[in-house]
Amino acid sequence: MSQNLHYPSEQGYIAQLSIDCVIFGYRDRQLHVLVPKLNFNGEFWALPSGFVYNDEDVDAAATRILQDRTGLADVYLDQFRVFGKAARTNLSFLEKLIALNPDKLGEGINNRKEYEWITRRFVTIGYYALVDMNKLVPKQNELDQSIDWYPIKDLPVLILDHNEMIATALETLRENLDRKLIAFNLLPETFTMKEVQELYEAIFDRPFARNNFQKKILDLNVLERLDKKFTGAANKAPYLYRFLNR
Amino acid sequence: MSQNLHYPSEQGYIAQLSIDCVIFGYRDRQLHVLVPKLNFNGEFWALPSGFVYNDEDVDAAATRILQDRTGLADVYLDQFRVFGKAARTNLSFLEKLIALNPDKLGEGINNRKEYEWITRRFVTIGYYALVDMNKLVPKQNELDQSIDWYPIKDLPVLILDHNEMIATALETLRENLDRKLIAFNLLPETFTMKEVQELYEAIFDRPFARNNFQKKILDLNVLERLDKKFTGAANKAPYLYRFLNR
DNA sequence: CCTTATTGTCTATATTTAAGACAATAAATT
DNA sequence: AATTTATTGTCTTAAATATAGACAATAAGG
Repeated sequence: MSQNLHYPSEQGYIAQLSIDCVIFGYRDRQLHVLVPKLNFNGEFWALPSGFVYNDEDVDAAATRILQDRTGLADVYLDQFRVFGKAARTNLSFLEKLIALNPDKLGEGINNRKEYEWITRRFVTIGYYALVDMNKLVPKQNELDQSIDWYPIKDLPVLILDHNEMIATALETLRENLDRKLIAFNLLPETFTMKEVQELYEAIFDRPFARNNFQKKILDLNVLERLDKKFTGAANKAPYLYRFLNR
Repeated sequence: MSQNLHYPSEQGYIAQLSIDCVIFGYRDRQLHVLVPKLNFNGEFWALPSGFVYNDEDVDAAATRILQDRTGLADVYLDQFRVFGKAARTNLSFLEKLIALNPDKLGEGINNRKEYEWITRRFVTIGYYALVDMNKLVPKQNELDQSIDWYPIKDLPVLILDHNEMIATALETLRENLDRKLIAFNLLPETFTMKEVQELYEAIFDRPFARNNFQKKILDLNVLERLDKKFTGAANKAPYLYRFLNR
Protein backbone atom coordinates (compact mmCIF):
# COMPACT_ATOMS: atom_id res chain seq x y z
CA MET A 1 0.00 0.00 0.00
CA SER A 2 2.64 2.50 1.01
CA GLN A 3 4.60 2.00 -2.21
CA ASN A 4 1.61 2.99 -4.28
CA LEU A 5 0.70 6.04 -2.25
CA HIS A 6 1.88 8.43 -4.96
CA TYR A 7 -0.95 7.29 -7.20
CA PRO A 8 -3.88 9.71 -7.17
CA SER A 9 -6.33 6.83 -6.99
CA GLU A 10 -4.88 5.79 -3.63
CA GLN A 11 -4.77 9.21 -2.05
CA GLY A 12 -8.32 9.57 -0.80
CA TYR A 13 -9.33 12.15 -3.37
CA ILE A 14 -12.83 12.79 -4.60
CA ALA A 15 -12.94 11.04 -7.96
CA GLN A 16 -13.58 12.92 -11.20
CA LEU A 17 -13.32 16.30 -9.52
CA SER A 18 -10.35 18.59 -10.01
CA ILE A 19 -9.27 22.14 -9.38
CA ASP A 20 -7.39 24.37 -11.81
CA CYS A 21 -5.75 27.61 -10.75
CA VAL A 22 -5.12 30.58 -12.98
CA ILE A 23 -2.42 32.46 -11.06
CA PHE A 24 -2.15 36.04 -12.22
CA GLY A 25 0.92 38.19 -11.67
CA TYR A 26 2.00 41.56 -12.96
CA ARG A 27 5.39 42.74 -14.20
CA ASP A 28 6.80 45.00 -16.93
CA ARG A 29 3.38 46.48 -17.63
CA GLN A 30 2.06 43.06 -18.54
CA LEU A 31 -0.31 40.64 -16.91
CA HIS A 32 1.31 37.22 -16.51
CA VAL A 33 0.09 33.72 -15.77
CA LEU A 34 2.13 31.13 -13.88
CA VAL A 35 2.34 28.00 -16.03
CA PRO A 36 4.26 24.80 -15.25
CA LYS A 37 5.62 22.65 -18.03
CA LEU A 38 5.35 18.91 -17.53
CA ASN A 39 8.53 16.96 -16.94
CA PHE A 40 8.01 14.60 -19.87
CA ASN A 41 9.02 14.33 -23.46
CA GLY A 42 6.80 16.52 -25.58
CA GLU A 43 5.73 20.10 -25.04
CA PHE A 44 2.96 19.92 -22.46
CA TRP A 45 1.90 22.93 -20.42
CA ALA A 46 -0.87 22.67 -17.84
CA LEU A 47 -2.35 25.00 -15.25
CA PRO A 48 -1.47 24.26 -11.61
CA SER A 49 -4.07 21.64 -10.80
CA GLY A 50 -4.95 19.08 -8.22
CA PHE A 51 -7.67 17.09 -6.56
CA VAL A 52 -9.76 17.51 -3.43
CA TYR A 53 -9.21 15.25 -0.43
CA ASN A 54 -12.32 13.68 0.95
CA ASP A 55 -11.95 15.53 4.25
CA GLU A 56 -10.90 18.84 2.71
CA ASP A 57 -12.91 21.95 1.85
CA VAL A 58 -12.85 22.71 -1.87
CA ASP A 59 -11.53 26.19 -1.10
CA ALA A 60 -8.83 24.67 1.10
CA ALA A 61 -7.79 22.38 -1.73
CA ALA A 62 -7.40 25.36 -4.02
CA THR A 63 -5.32 27.13 -1.36
CA ARG A 64 -3.14 24.04 -0.97
CA ILE A 65 -2.57 23.68 -4.71
CA LEU A 66 -1.69 27.35 -4.85
CA GLN A 67 0.69 27.13 -1.91
CA ASP A 68 2.40 24.13 -3.45
CA ARG A 69 3.48 26.15 -6.48
CA THR A 70 3.90 29.59 -4.90
CA GLY A 71 4.90 28.94 -1.29
CA LEU A 72 2.39 31.62 -0.35
CA ALA A 73 -0.37 30.95 2.15
CA ASP A 74 -2.25 34.22 2.16
CA VAL A 75 -3.29 34.96 -1.38
CA TYR A 76 -6.38 36.38 -3.01
CA LEU A 77 -8.23 33.43 -4.50
CA ASP A 78 -11.71 33.15 -5.94
CA GLN A 79 -13.82 30.62 -7.80
CA PHE A 80 -14.78 31.76 -11.24
CA ARG A 81 -16.43 28.86 -13.07
CA VAL A 82 -16.99 25.12 -13.28
CA PHE A 83 -15.95 23.42 -16.51
CA GLY A 84 -17.99 20.29 -16.89
CA LYS A 85 -18.32 19.06 -20.46
CA ALA A 86 -18.85 15.32 -20.66
CA ALA A 87 -16.05 15.09 -23.21
CA ARG A 88 -13.68 16.77 -20.77
CA THR A 89 -11.20 13.95 -20.22
CA ASN A 90 -7.44 13.60 -20.02
CA LEU A 91 -7.58 10.62 -22.35
CA SER A 92 -6.27 12.05 -25.61
CA PHE A 93 -3.69 14.16 -23.84
CA LEU A 94 -2.47 11.16 -21.84
CA GLU A 95 -2.32 8.94 -24.91
CA LYS A 96 0.01 11.44 -26.52
CA LEU A 97 2.02 11.73 -23.33
CA ILE A 98 2.40 7.97 -23.00
CA ALA A 99 3.32 7.54 -26.67
CA LEU A 100 6.15 10.05 -26.21
CA ASN A 101 7.25 8.62 -22.86
CA PRO A 102 6.99 4.82 -23.09
CA ASP A 103 9.83 4.25 -20.60
CA LYS A 104 8.58 6.54 -17.85
CA LEU A 105 4.91 5.74 -18.19
CA GLY A 106 4.90 2.11 -19.20
CA GLU A 107 4.13 1.21 -15.62
CA GLY A 108 1.19 3.58 -15.57
CA ILE A 109 -0.29 1.89 -18.60
CA ASN A 110 -0.08 -1.46 -16.92
CA ASN A 111 -1.62 -0.14 -13.73
CA ARG A 112 -5.15 -0.54 -14.93
CA LYS A 113 -6.76 0.97 -11.87
CA GLU A 114 -4.59 4.05 -12.04
CA TYR A 115 -5.15 4.51 -15.76
CA GLU A 116 -8.88 4.13 -15.33
CA TRP A 117 -8.93 6.68 -12.50
CA ILE A 118 -7.05 9.40 -14.30
CA THR A 119 -8.57 9.02 -17.76
CA ARG A 120 -12.14 9.32 -16.63
CA ARG A 121 -14.10 12.42 -17.35
CA PHE A 122 -13.26 15.23 -14.88
CA VAL A 123 -15.35 18.13 -13.71
CA THR A 124 -13.04 20.95 -12.75
CA ILE A 125 -13.52 24.04 -10.64
CA GLY A 126 -11.65 27.07 -11.94
CA TYR A 127 -10.04 29.42 -9.43
CA TYR A 128 -8.07 32.53 -10.13
CA ALA A 129 -5.41 33.94 -7.82
CA LEU A 130 -3.79 37.37 -7.67
CA VAL A 131 -0.24 37.48 -6.36
CA ASP A 132 2.62 39.90 -6.00
CA MET A 133 4.98 38.42 -8.58
CA ASN A 134 8.00 40.04 -6.97
CA LYS A 135 7.76 38.28 -3.65
CA LEU A 136 7.04 34.90 -5.15
CA VAL A 137 9.53 32.21 -6.09
CA PRO A 138 7.72 29.68 -8.29
CA LYS A 139 8.20 26.20 -6.91
CA GLN A 140 8.71 23.24 -9.17
CA ASN A 141 6.58 20.20 -8.56
CA GLU A 142 7.91 16.66 -8.93
CA LEU A 143 5.86 16.68 -12.13
CA ASP A 144 7.30 19.92 -13.48
CA GLN A 145 10.11 20.30 -15.94
CA SER A 146 9.88 24.03 -15.31
CA ILE A 147 7.45 26.59 -14.00
CA ASP A 148 7.43 30.09 -15.44
CA TRP A 149 5.50 33.28 -15.82
CA TYR A 150 4.10 33.90 -19.28
CA PRO A 151 2.69 37.21 -20.49
CA ILE A 152 -1.00 36.69 -21.02
CA LYS A 153 -0.59 37.81 -24.63
CA ASP A 154 2.14 35.26 -25.24
CA LEU A 155 0.91 32.07 -23.63
CA PRO A 156 1.90 28.61 -24.81
CA VAL A 157 -0.83 26.26 -25.99
CA LEU A 158 -1.93 24.43 -22.85
CA ILE A 159 -3.56 21.03 -22.54
CA LEU A 160 -7.30 20.45 -22.55
CA ASP A 161 -9.38 23.62 -22.19
CA HIS A 162 -6.81 25.45 -20.07
CA ASN A 163 -6.38 28.34 -22.51
CA GLU A 164 -10.13 28.87 -22.49
CA MET A 165 -10.05 28.80 -18.71
CA ILE A 166 -7.45 31.58 -18.63
CA ALA A 167 -9.60 33.67 -20.95
CA THR A 168 -12.63 33.17 -18.72
CA ALA A 169 -10.57 33.98 -15.63
CA LEU A 170 -9.45 37.24 -17.22
CA GLU A 171 -13.04 38.17 -18.03
CA THR A 172 -13.99 37.53 -14.42
CA LEU A 173 -11.01 39.52 -13.16
CA ARG A 174 -12.12 42.49 -15.25
CA GLU A 175 -15.68 42.28 -13.96
CA ASN A 176 -14.56 42.05 -10.33
CA LEU A 177 -11.64 44.45 -10.32
CA ASP A 178 -13.46 47.58 -9.17
CA ARG A 179 -16.35 45.87 -7.50
CA LYS A 180 -14.17 43.78 -5.21
CA LEU A 181 -11.19 46.17 -5.05
CA ILE A 182 -8.65 43.46 -5.76
CA ALA A 183 -6.15 45.06 -8.12
CA PHE A 184 -3.73 45.91 -5.32
CA ASN A 185 -3.11 42.21 -4.70
CA LEU A 186 -1.05 42.26 -7.89
CA LEU A 187 1.21 45.08 -6.71
CA PRO A 188 4.00 45.20 -4.11
CA GLU A 189 3.37 46.57 -0.63
CA THR A 190 3.93 50.15 -1.81
CA PHE A 191 3.42 51.58 -5.26
CA THR A 192 2.95 54.81 -7.15
CA MET A 193 -0.26 55.93 -8.80
CA LYS A 194 1.34 55.49 -12.20
CA GLU A 195 1.97 51.85 -11.37
CA VAL A 196 -1.68 51.35 -10.47
CA GLN A 197 -2.69 52.95 -13.73
CA GLU A 198 -0.34 50.84 -15.80
CA LEU A 199 -1.69 47.75 -14.05
CA TYR A 200 -5.25 48.72 -14.98
CA GLU A 201 -4.12 49.35 -18.54
CA ALA A 202 -2.53 45.91 -18.68
CA ILE A 203 -5.65 44.21 -17.34
CA PHE A 204 -8.13 46.02 -19.57
CA ASP A 205 -5.76 46.39 -22.50
CA ARG A 206 -6.68 50.03 -23.00
CA PRO A 207 -5.37 53.42 -21.84
CA PHE A 208 -6.82 55.42 -18.95
CA ALA A 209 -6.67 59.22 -18.62
CA ARG A 210 -4.08 60.04 -15.96
CA ASN A 211 -5.89 62.92 -14.24
CA ASN A 212 -9.23 61.18 -13.89
CA PHE A 213 -7.74 57.82 -13.07
CA GLN A 214 -5.90 59.30 -10.09
CA LYS A 215 -9.10 60.92 -8.86
CA LYS A 216 -11.11 57.74 -9.25
CA ILE A 217 -8.61 55.62 -7.33
CA LEU A 218 -8.10 58.17 -4.55
CA ASP A 219 -11.87 58.59 -4.19
CA LEU A 220 -12.07 54.90 -3.28
CA ASN A 221 -10.51 55.87 0.05
CA VAL A 222 -8.58 52.65 0.39
CA LEU A 223 -5.07 54.02 -0.09
CA GLU A 224 -2.73 55.51 2.50
CA ARG A 225 -0.34 58.10 1.11
CA LEU A 226 3.26 57.59 2.21
CA ASP A 227 6.50 59.44 1.45
CA LYS A 228 7.59 60.43 -1.99
CA LYS A 229 9.60 58.08 -4.12
CA PHE A 230 12.79 59.72 -5.38
CA THR A 231 13.92 57.73 -8.36
CA GLY A 232 16.67 60.10 -9.51
CA ALA A 233 14.66 61.05 -12.56
CA ALA A 234 14.73 64.70 -13.52
CA ASN A 235 11.13 65.41 -12.65
CA LYS A 236 8.65 65.69 -9.83
CA ALA A 237 8.78 62.67 -7.53
CA PRO A 238 5.54 60.70 -7.16
CA TYR A 239 4.02 59.69 -3.85
CA LEU A 240 4.03 56.11 -2.71
CA TYR A 241 0.76 54.51 -1.58
CA ARG A 242 -0.19 51.49 0.46
CA PHE A 243 -3.46 49.55 0.25
CA LEU A 244 -5.26 49.82 3.58
CA ASN A 245 -7.45 46.70 3.76
CA ARG A 246 -4.87 44.07 3.00
CA MET B 1 -29.55 -5.38 -11.51
CA SER B 2 -32.71 -3.91 -13.05
CA GLN B 3 -34.61 -4.02 -9.78
CA ASN B 4 -31.96 -1.82 -8.16
CA LEU B 5 -31.79 0.68 -10.96
CA HIS B 6 -33.61 3.32 -8.95
CA TYR B 7 -30.67 3.56 -6.58
CA PRO B 8 -28.43 6.54 -7.34
CA SER B 9 -25.32 4.41 -6.82
CA GLU B 10 -26.37 2.21 -9.74
CA GLN B 11 -27.26 4.94 -12.18
CA GLY B 12 -23.86 5.83 -13.61
CA TYR B 13 -23.62 9.15 -11.84
CA ILE B 14 -20.43 10.94 -10.94
CA ALA B 15 -20.00 10.23 -7.23
CA GLN B 16 -19.97 12.99 -4.63
CA LEU B 17 -21.00 15.64 -7.13
CA SER B 18 -24.46 17.16 -7.17
CA ILE B 19 -26.37 20.04 -8.67
CA ASP B 20 -28.82 22.29 -6.87
CA CYS B 21 -31.19 24.61 -8.68
CA VAL B 22 -32.63 27.81 -7.29
CA ILE B 23 -35.63 28.38 -9.53
CA PHE B 24 -36.85 31.95 -9.35
CA GLY B 25 -40.31 33.03 -10.35
CA TYR B 26 -42.28 36.24 -9.95
CA ARG B 27 -45.88 36.80 -8.97
CA ASP B 28 -47.91 39.27 -6.88
CA ARG B 29 -45.00 41.70 -6.69
CA GLN B 30 -42.89 39.09 -4.96
CA LEU B 31 -39.93 37.00 -5.98
CA HIS B 32 -40.63 33.31 -5.42
CA VAL B 33 -38.55 30.15 -5.26
CA LEU B 34 -39.80 26.73 -6.33
CA VAL B 35 -39.29 24.34 -3.42
CA PRO B 36 -40.33 20.68 -3.27
CA LYS B 37 -41.21 19.06 0.03
CA LEU B 38 -39.98 15.52 0.53
CA ASN B 39 -42.56 12.75 0.58
CA PHE B 40 -41.59 11.46 4.02
CA ASN B 41 -42.62 11.92 7.59
CA GLY B 42 -41.07 15.07 8.97
CA GLU B 43 -40.90 18.52 7.48
CA PHE B 44 -38.11 18.36 4.93
CA TRP B 45 -37.76 20.87 2.13
CA ALA B 46 -34.93 20.65 -0.38
CA LEU B 47 -34.00 22.51 -3.54
CA PRO B 48 -34.53 20.64 -6.82
CA SER B 49 -31.34 18.65 -7.00
CA GLY B 50 -29.73 15.81 -8.85
CA PHE B 51 -26.56 14.19 -10.01
CA VAL B 52 -24.55 14.26 -13.21
CA TYR B 53 -24.41 11.24 -15.48
CA ASN B 54 -20.96 10.20 -16.51
CA ASP B 55 -21.66 10.95 -20.15
CA GLU B 56 -23.56 14.18 -19.53
CA ASP B 57 -22.40 17.80 -19.57
CA VAL B 58 -22.80 19.47 -16.19
CA ASP B 59 -24.91 22.19 -17.79
CA ALA B 60 -27.08 19.53 -19.44
CA ALA B 61 -27.61 17.87 -16.06
CA ALA B 62 -28.80 21.17 -14.63
CA THR B 63 -31.16 21.59 -17.58
CA ARG B 64 -32.48 18.06 -17.08
CA ILE B 65 -33.07 18.57 -13.35
CA LEU B 66 -34.85 21.81 -14.15
CA GLN B 67 -36.99 20.25 -16.85
CA ASP B 68 -37.96 17.41 -14.52
CA ARG B 69 -39.62 19.81 -12.10
CA THR B 70 -40.82 22.51 -14.51
CA GLY B 71 -41.49 20.72 -17.77
CA LEU B 72 -39.69 23.59 -19.48
CA ALA B 73 -36.77 22.99 -21.79
CA ASP B 74 -35.78 26.51 -22.73
CA VAL B 75 -35.09 28.39 -19.56
CA TYR B 76 -32.51 30.92 -18.46
CA LEU B 77 -30.03 29.01 -16.33
CA ASP B 78 -26.63 30.02 -14.98
CA GLN B 79 -24.03 28.65 -12.59
CA PHE B 80 -23.50 30.86 -9.61
CA ARG B 81 -21.24 29.06 -7.12
CA VAL B 82 -19.78 25.77 -5.96
CA PHE B 83 -20.46 24.77 -2.37
CA GLY B 84 -17.72 22.45 -1.24
CA LYS B 85 -17.22 22.35 2.51
CA ALA B 86 -15.79 19.03 3.68
CA ALA B 87 -18.53 18.80 6.29
CA ARG B 88 -21.15 19.14 3.59
CA THR B 89 -22.84 15.76 3.88
CA ASN B 90 -26.40 14.42 3.92
CA LEU B 91 -25.58 12.29 6.94
CA SER B 92 -27.30 14.17 9.75
CA PHE B 93 -30.29 15.01 7.58
CA LEU B 94 -30.64 11.39 6.49
CA GLU B 95 -30.34 10.07 10.04
CA LYS B 96 -33.26 12.27 11.01
CA LEU B 97 -35.18 11.19 7.93
CA ILE B 98 -34.60 7.50 8.61
CA ALA B 99 -35.50 7.85 12.27
CA LEU B 100 -38.84 9.36 11.27
CA ASN B 101 -39.46 6.86 8.46
CA PRO B 102 -38.27 3.46 9.70
CA ASP B 103 -40.79 1.56 7.56
CA LYS B 104 -40.06 3.28 4.26
CA LEU B 105 -36.31 3.53 4.66
CA GLY B 106 -35.41 0.42 6.61
CA GLU B 107 -34.33 -1.17 3.37
CA GLY B 108 -32.06 1.76 2.62
CA ILE B 109 -30.30 1.36 5.93
CA ASN B 110 -29.64 -2.25 5.19
CA ASN B 111 -28.39 -1.48 1.70
CA ARG B 112 -24.90 -0.65 2.82
CA LYS B 113 -23.62 0.36 -0.59
CA GLU B 114 -26.49 2.72 -1.18
CA TYR B 115 -26.19 4.27 2.26
CA GLU B 116 -22.46 4.74 1.83
CA TRP B 117 -22.95 6.36 -1.57
CA ILE B 118 -25.53 8.90 -0.48
CA THR B 119 -24.08 9.85 2.90
CA ARG B 120 -20.65 10.71 1.62
CA ARG B 121 -19.54 14.28 1.41
CA PHE B 122 -20.98 16.04 -1.68
CA VAL B 123 -19.63 18.95 -3.66
CA THR B 124 -22.55 20.75 -5.23
CA ILE B 125 -22.78 23.20 -8.10
CA GLY B 126 -25.38 25.90 -7.59
CA TYR B 127 -27.45 27.02 -10.57
CA TYR B 128 -30.15 29.61 -10.65
CA ALA B 129 -33.00 29.66 -13.16
CA LEU B 130 -35.43 32.41 -14.14
CA VAL B 131 -38.84 31.27 -15.31
CA ASP B 132 -42.20 32.71 -16.20
CA MET B 133 -44.20 31.42 -13.26
CA ASN B 134 -47.48 31.76 -15.12
CA LYS B 135 -46.68 29.30 -17.89
CA LEU B 136 -45.21 26.72 -15.56
CA VAL B 137 -46.97 23.85 -13.87
CA PRO B 138 -44.66 22.52 -11.13
CA LYS B 139 -44.20 18.80 -11.53
CA GLN B 140 -44.05 16.52 -8.57
CA ASN B 141 -41.20 14.05 -8.42
CA GLU B 142 -41.62 10.51 -7.08
CA LEU B 143 -39.74 11.89 -4.08
CA ASP B 144 -41.99 14.91 -3.58
CA GLN B 145 -44.89 15.21 -1.21
CA SER B 146 -45.58 18.58 -2.81
CA ILE B 147 -43.82 21.21 -4.84
CA ASP B 148 -44.72 24.84 -4.37
CA TRP B 149 -43.67 28.40 -4.92
CA TYR B 150 -42.59 30.24 -1.77
CA PRO B 151 -42.10 34.00 -1.52
CA ILE B 152 -38.41 34.56 -0.99
CA LYS B 153 -39.22 36.46 2.18
CA ASP B 154 -41.23 33.57 3.52
CA LEU B 155 -39.21 30.46 2.78
CA PRO B 156 -39.33 27.31 4.87
CA VAL B 157 -36.14 26.13 6.54
CA LEU B 158 -34.52 23.87 3.96
CA ILE B 159 -32.07 21.03 4.49
CA LEU B 160 -28.31 21.43 4.52
CA ASP B 161 -27.07 24.81 3.29
CA HIS B 162 -29.95 25.30 0.85
CA ASN B 163 -31.16 28.53 2.45
CA GLU B 164 -27.67 29.98 2.15
CA MET B 165 -27.59 28.88 -1.48
CA ILE B 166 -30.80 30.79 -2.18
CA ALA B 167 -29.34 33.91 -0.56
CA THR B 168 -26.20 33.61 -2.69
CA ALA B 169 -28.29 33.04 -5.80
CA LEU B 170 -30.24 36.20 -5.10
CA GLU B 171 -27.03 38.20 -4.68
CA THR B 172 -25.83 36.88 -8.03
CA LEU B 173 -29.17 37.66 -9.65
CA ARG B 174 -28.92 41.26 -8.45
CA GLU B 175 -25.37 41.61 -9.75
CA ASN B 176 -26.26 40.17 -13.15
CA LEU B 177 -29.70 41.66 -13.69
CA ASP B 178 -28.71 44.74 -15.67
CA ARG B 179 -25.41 43.42 -16.95
CA LYS B 180 -26.94 40.35 -18.56
CA LEU B 181 -30.41 41.78 -19.24
CA ILE B 182 -32.21 38.79 -17.76
CA ALA B 183 -35.11 40.28 -15.80
CA PHE B 184 -37.57 39.72 -18.65
CA ASN B 185 -37.20 35.95 -18.25
CA LEU B 186 -39.31 36.31 -15.12
CA LEU B 187 -42.18 38.05 -16.93
CA PRO B 188 -44.80 36.79 -19.36
CA GLU B 189 -44.42 37.32 -23.09
CA THR B 190 -45.92 40.79 -22.88
CA PHE B 191 -45.92 43.17 -19.96
CA THR B 192 -46.36 46.78 -18.99
CA MET B 193 -43.61 49.07 -17.80
CA LYS B 194 -45.13 49.15 -14.36
CA GLU B 195 -44.79 45.39 -14.17
CA VAL B 196 -41.11 45.60 -15.03
CA GLN B 197 -40.64 48.22 -12.35
CA GLU B 198 -42.45 46.18 -9.72
CA LEU B 199 -40.30 43.20 -10.66
CA TYR B 200 -37.14 45.25 -10.12
CA GLU B 201 -38.51 46.49 -6.82
CA ALA B 202 -39.18 42.93 -5.72
CA ILE B 203 -35.69 41.78 -6.69
CA PHE B 204 -33.82 44.68 -5.09
CA ASP B 205 -36.32 45.18 -2.28
CA ARG B 206 -36.37 48.93 -2.80
CA PRO B 207 -38.45 51.46 -4.74
CA PHE B 208 -37.47 52.92 -8.12
CA ALA B 209 -38.55 56.33 -9.40
CA ARG B 210 -41.18 55.73 -12.07
CA ASN B 211 -40.14 58.46 -14.55
CA ASN B 212 -36.45 57.59 -14.55
CA PHE B 213 -37.00 53.86 -14.43
CA GLN B 214 -39.03 53.99 -17.62
CA LYS B 215 -36.33 56.00 -19.34
CA LYS B 216 -33.58 53.63 -18.20
CA ILE B 217 -35.39 50.53 -19.42
CA LEU B 218 -36.45 52.05 -22.73
CA ASP B 219 -32.88 53.30 -23.33
CA LEU B 220 -31.72 49.68 -23.25
CA ASN B 221 -33.37 49.32 -26.66
CA VAL B 222 -34.41 45.73 -26.09
CA LEU B 223 -38.17 46.24 -25.87
CA GLU B 224 -40.69 46.36 -28.64
CA ARG B 225 -43.72 48.52 -27.92
CA LEU B 226 -47.03 46.83 -28.71
CA ASP B 227 -50.65 47.92 -28.37
CA LYS B 228 -52.11 49.46 -25.27
CA LYS B 229 -53.52 47.31 -22.53
CA PHE B 230 -57.07 48.32 -21.64
CA THR B 231 -57.77 46.98 -18.19
CA GLY B 232 -61.05 48.76 -17.63
CA ALA B 233 -59.47 50.96 -15.00
CA ALA B 234 -60.50 54.59 -15.04
CA ASN B 235 -57.18 55.94 -16.18
CA LYS B 236 -54.74 56.11 -19.07
CA ALA B 237 -54.02 52.67 -20.48
CA PRO B 238 -50.37 51.58 -20.43
CA TYR B 239 -48.51 50.18 -23.42
CA LEU B 240 -47.56 46.54 -23.57
CA TYR B 241 -43.96 45.60 -24.37
CA ARG B 242 -42.21 42.49 -25.58
CA PHE B 243 -38.57 41.58 -24.96
CA LEU B 244 -36.78 41.41 -28.32
CA ASN B 245 -33.87 39.02 -27.72
CA ARG B 246 -35.73 36.10 -26.21
C1' DC C 1 -68.61 67.15 -19.28
C1' DC C 2 -66.19 66.87 -15.17
C1' DT C 3 -63.47 63.92 -12.01
C1' DT C 4 -59.96 60.49 -10.81
C1' DA C 5 -56.05 57.67 -11.13
C1' DT C 6 -52.42 56.60 -13.83
C1' DT C 7 -49.25 56.98 -17.77
C1' DG C 8 -45.80 59.05 -20.90
C1' DT C 9 -42.66 62.49 -21.29
C1' DC C 10 -40.67 66.83 -20.68
C1' DT C 11 -37.75 70.16 -17.99
C1' DA C 12 -34.73 71.40 -14.28
C1' DT C 13 -31.31 70.16 -11.05
C1' DA C 14 -27.70 67.51 -9.12
C1' DT C 15 -24.13 64.34 -9.61
C1' DT C 16 -20.67 61.84 -12.10
C1' DT C 17 -17.48 61.29 -15.84
C1' DA C 18 -14.34 63.05 -19.25
C1' DA C 19 -11.31 66.48 -21.16
C1' DG C 20 -8.31 70.44 -20.80
C1' DA C 21 -5.08 73.35 -18.36
C1' DC C 22 -1.42 74.59 -15.40
C1' DA C 23 1.45 75.20 -11.41
C1' DA C 24 4.76 72.35 -8.62
C1' DT C 25 8.98 69.94 -8.64
C1' DA C 26 13.31 66.70 -9.02
C1' DA C 27 17.20 66.56 -11.28
C1' DA C 28 20.08 67.63 -15.40
C1' DT C 29 21.96 71.39 -18.07
C1' DT C 30 23.65 75.78 -18.79
C1' DA D 1 22.08 80.05 -9.55
C1' DA D 2 19.05 80.28 -13.33
C1' DT D 3 17.16 77.44 -17.03
C1' DT D 4 15.35 73.35 -19.02
C1' DT D 5 12.87 68.92 -19.11
C1' DA D 6 9.75 65.40 -17.91
C1' DT D 7 6.58 64.26 -14.77
C1' DT D 8 3.15 64.72 -11.06
C1' DG D 9 -0.83 66.61 -8.46
C1' DT D 10 -4.78 69.09 -8.84
C1' DC D 11 -7.80 72.47 -10.45
C1' DT D 12 -11.32 74.11 -13.97
C1' DT D 13 -14.39 73.39 -17.55
C1' DA D 14 -17.37 70.65 -20.43
C1' DA D 15 -20.09 66.76 -21.37
C1' DA D 16 -22.81 63.01 -20.02
C1' DT D 17 -25.70 60.74 -16.83
C1' DA D 18 -28.74 60.30 -12.85
C1' DT D 19 -32.30 62.19 -9.93
C1' DA D 20 -36.16 65.01 -8.94
C1' DG D 21 -40.09 67.84 -10.19
C1' DA D 22 -43.85 69.02 -13.24
C1' DC D 23 -47.59 68.45 -16.34
C1' DA D 24 -50.38 67.21 -20.25
C1' DA D 25 -52.73 62.99 -22.09
C1' DT D 26 -56.16 59.68 -21.30
C1' DA D 27 -59.49 55.64 -19.93
C1' DA D 28 -63.27 54.94 -17.57
C1' DG D 29 -66.91 56.46 -13.93
C1' DG D 30 -70.15 59.68 -12.18
